[in-house]
Amino acid sequence: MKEQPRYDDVVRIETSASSSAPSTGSPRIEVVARIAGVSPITVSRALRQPEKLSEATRRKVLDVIERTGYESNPHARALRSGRSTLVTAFVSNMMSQQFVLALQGLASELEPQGYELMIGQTSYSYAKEIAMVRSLRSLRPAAVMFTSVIELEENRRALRELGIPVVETWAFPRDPVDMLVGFSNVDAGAMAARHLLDRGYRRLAFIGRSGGRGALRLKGFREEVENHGATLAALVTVPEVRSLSDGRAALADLLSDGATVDAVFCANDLLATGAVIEARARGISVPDHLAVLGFGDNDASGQISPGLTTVTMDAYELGRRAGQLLKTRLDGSAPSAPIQLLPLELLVRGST
Amino acid sequence: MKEQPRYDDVVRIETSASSSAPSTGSPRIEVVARIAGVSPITVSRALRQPEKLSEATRRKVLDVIERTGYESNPHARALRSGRSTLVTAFVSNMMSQQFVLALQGLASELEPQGYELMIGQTSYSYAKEIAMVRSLRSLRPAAVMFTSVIELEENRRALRELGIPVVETWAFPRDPVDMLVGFSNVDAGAMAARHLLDRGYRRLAFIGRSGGRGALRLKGFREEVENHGATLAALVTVPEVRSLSDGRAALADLLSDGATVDAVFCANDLLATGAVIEARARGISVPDHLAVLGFGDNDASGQISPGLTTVTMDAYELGRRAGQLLKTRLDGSAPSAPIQLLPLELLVRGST
DNA sequence: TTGTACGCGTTATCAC
DNA sequence: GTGATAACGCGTACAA
Repeated sequence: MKEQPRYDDVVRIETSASSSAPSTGSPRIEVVARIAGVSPITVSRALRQPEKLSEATRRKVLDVIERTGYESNPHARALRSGRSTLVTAFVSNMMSQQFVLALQGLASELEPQGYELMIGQTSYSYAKEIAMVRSLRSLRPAAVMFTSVIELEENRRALRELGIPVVETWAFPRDPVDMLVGFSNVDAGAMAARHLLDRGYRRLAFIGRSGGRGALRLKGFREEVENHGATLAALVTVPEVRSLSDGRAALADLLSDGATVDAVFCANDLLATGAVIEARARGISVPDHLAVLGFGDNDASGQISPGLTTVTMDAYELGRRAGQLLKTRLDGSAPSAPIQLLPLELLVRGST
Repeated sequence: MKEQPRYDDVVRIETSASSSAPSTGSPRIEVVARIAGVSPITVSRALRQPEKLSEATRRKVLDVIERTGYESNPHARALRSGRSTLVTAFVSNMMSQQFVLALQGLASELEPQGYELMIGQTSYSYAKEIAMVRSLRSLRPAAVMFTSVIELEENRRALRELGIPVVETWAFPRDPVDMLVGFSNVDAGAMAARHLLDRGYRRLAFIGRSGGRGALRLKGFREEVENHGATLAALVTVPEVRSLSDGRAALADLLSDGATVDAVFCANDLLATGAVIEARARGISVPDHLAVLGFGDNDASGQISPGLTTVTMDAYELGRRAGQLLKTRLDGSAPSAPIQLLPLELLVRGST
């Protein structure tokens, strides 16, 4: 390369000059009030409760607001009213497409309503979860969403004490903290087992994390396998799933055990995709010599060959519904269905 | 499936009961002050400027803060002091691993300092960017980070007027709004061309977005190709890149043009990975009949076969440095290097 | 080193 | 339908 980097001569785009550019920040409510010839509280009402003003006053005030570019100070508003427009979402892992899709669904509901979305990553760590839940006490968001179910009693208590709407997701526990948009991980495991058994596979294995949702999917899988008189031929647990190579390593583990296996259910698609790649690298034909089944469809799953068969749900829809629940509660209403179950779906592709 | 979903019987984890659980929210500063036998301002100083208190007073006050679980109200604090602890980051696309890595680097610097990270997605849309920059005026964050360079003059002006630290990234323009952790996209394109030419490929093609960084990478690529007496044999522009299938479609386009091409540079790894998959699906051997080169290493790039050769940089490090710059400025200092250039790297794998 | 007085910008409350 | 007053909880400025 050159000694000197070449500049990126970015195209600057000039848009229509804003008419009377309010050069320095937003004016205060008092200034707007003076210009409009009303009191500050009337300006406030023009924004918060327009129906309480006469048509004429409202028009006049909104006009001045528009011209001056007034925006109310969120800190003052939150301090006085006790409500902020910040919604926090905690994601187990931002690298996962499914979680990101859920966030986008959530945002699609909340952003048009003027809520700001704050995102945190728990990294499947209890310690981090405790720290983040604690930080909520001082952050005082309007509502909270999790791409998980809270397992720590300490955190469940703390969340209840916040007195704000909370949505948990991604599992179907009996007693959510507040609201829930979930699906049954046990059923997902069972669904996986049934599909493999239907296809005629008999020596079934499982790869997944040993705790949390991995354990739930394993439970359903194992029960269904045993109900059909088959047995779980092998089990590989992984500590953490960060990339495809974890799936490759897990399959390598499985094979080195020497167990005879004709199908493996991986608790997520990252593991499953890695497993398909590893199998192919070893010259093991998928699905002829080894069938692979995943969970939680992701972009690469449908593109590798053979395509990955997977049990999945609509993550964007999950996020959207979570957003709707929060919205309803933030509007002061009680949602008609605060606990929702999302259907699971089996996408059959080439790997089984 | 069953009619009734099976519940996920999540394990509830009971941690050591917190000693004297402060059941209802955080107390106010005044309460803490009374208990400690000091004035409210002394409590404030114990947290903000501990060095101004005597050892004894500080210990006494901090002890009460600890026991009562006091946390100061961020809205009141922000309102009075004019500074908040909210840092906003705008990402072009949350589905991209590289951007997420950068966010994690950013968070690694800012979160330990007590800053909250708010994430927004611009989706490469000018309209969205305008709306988000506008929302900053009312949100009043402490600082802002972008995984892009701001092209709209309107937004550049608006950001300057906020008077807060701003870091742009992911390109190397001559005149950043404020601070920059960038790399040269033009150089990246040139680096790609040089590698392909060195390898002996002569009929080179480009696939990428027509604007923004895609255009910059194309510029460097094309210049270098022409400098070596070769020509750009084909060019496919794509409107938006959302998934691997966009890369597959783009390569299909390229091939249907009938141009004879022996190597293609894709402006990002998602496109490149899709191109490799499409080539393989068509029985085109990579790299023998077609070499593929990407930009911005991602998880799948190293795992497909052949592995994808790619020009890349350290996205986590980019985020980390952006965080350091913001931190320095938020501490009131002037960073010694407010404009930083990140080195590019060529990862040679099997696809070239 | 500690405290007093006041104000940050908005909205709840109640009066008109 | 509109306004006066006070208060949200904290930190700045200045005094002691």
